[in-house]
Amino acid sequence: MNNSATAGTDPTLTDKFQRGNVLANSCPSRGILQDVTSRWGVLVLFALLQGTHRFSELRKTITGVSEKMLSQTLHALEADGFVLRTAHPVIPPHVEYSLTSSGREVAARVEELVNWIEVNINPILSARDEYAAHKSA
Amino acid sequence: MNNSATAGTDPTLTDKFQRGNVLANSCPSRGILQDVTSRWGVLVLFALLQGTHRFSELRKTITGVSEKMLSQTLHALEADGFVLRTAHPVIPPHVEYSLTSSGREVAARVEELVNWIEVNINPILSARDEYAAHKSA
DNA sequence: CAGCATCCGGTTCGATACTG
DNA sequence: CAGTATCGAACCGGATGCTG
Repeated sequence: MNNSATAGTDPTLTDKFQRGNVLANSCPSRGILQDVTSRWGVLVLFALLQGTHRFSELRKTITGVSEKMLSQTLHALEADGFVLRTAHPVIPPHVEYSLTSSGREVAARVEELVNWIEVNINPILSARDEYAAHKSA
Repeated sequence: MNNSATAGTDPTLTDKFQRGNVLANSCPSRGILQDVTSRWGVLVLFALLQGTHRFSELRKTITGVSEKMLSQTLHALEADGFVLRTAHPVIPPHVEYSLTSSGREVAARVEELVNWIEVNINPILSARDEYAAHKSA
């Protein structure tokens, strides 16, 4: 699962060291991870994987997200270089959000995770119920 | 929990229906997703992928996590059936945490995501700096 | 060692109101 | 349409003290 796209990494800093790295709270990866795995970040990446969307479209698509949170989430992902914001200078305003190339890479991995959970949701919920029953018994 | 490795399991439950599902806030997948992608959930799954660990080991391994949060996270993941808690009835207490089979499946996908971010952390941070510079300019 | 109960500060979040 | 500003409410998360 190595990628050649943007990996300009130092060879001395690979694999074993890198793997243990997120576990150190000083690691900057944690911040990025936060943005990506944040409550709405995951869903925004997932939604944008299906194509370009306008702000209001995203609001409708991602049920339950507030204006403020969507805006905030989009800003974070844009700053991390995962989301591209394109504003068309017309009235009324028309702004489109899409994934950058690195955005598509993370989003693809997020999608794998989300898909797995959705496909296996029933067994998971069953296990949870069983667990709850077992606890109370 | 017998599913094959990848997400494309049951054809009747895949793709269009499943994909749009998390985006609805009524979808139970969101709850599971929260647990898995929570601040410490990600790191716990990642850490346990390397083998069984005791509570105190996890605390040392995952820098910055508090006792309370680790406990809380482990409970959530245990309830979802991703983590197995094994208490040895000795004094002093000896408790071990490991991944269940479904836990290994989610964790594998989490690992993919984490690894990608770590490998690409430098370009990402550069993009972020550039973005910040561009904003202030 | 493992972990729960309690308290409490800080951040997050949502609803509302307002701007270009 | 696409946001920002502001303000309480809710929740998160850390520190402490205590139990088996």
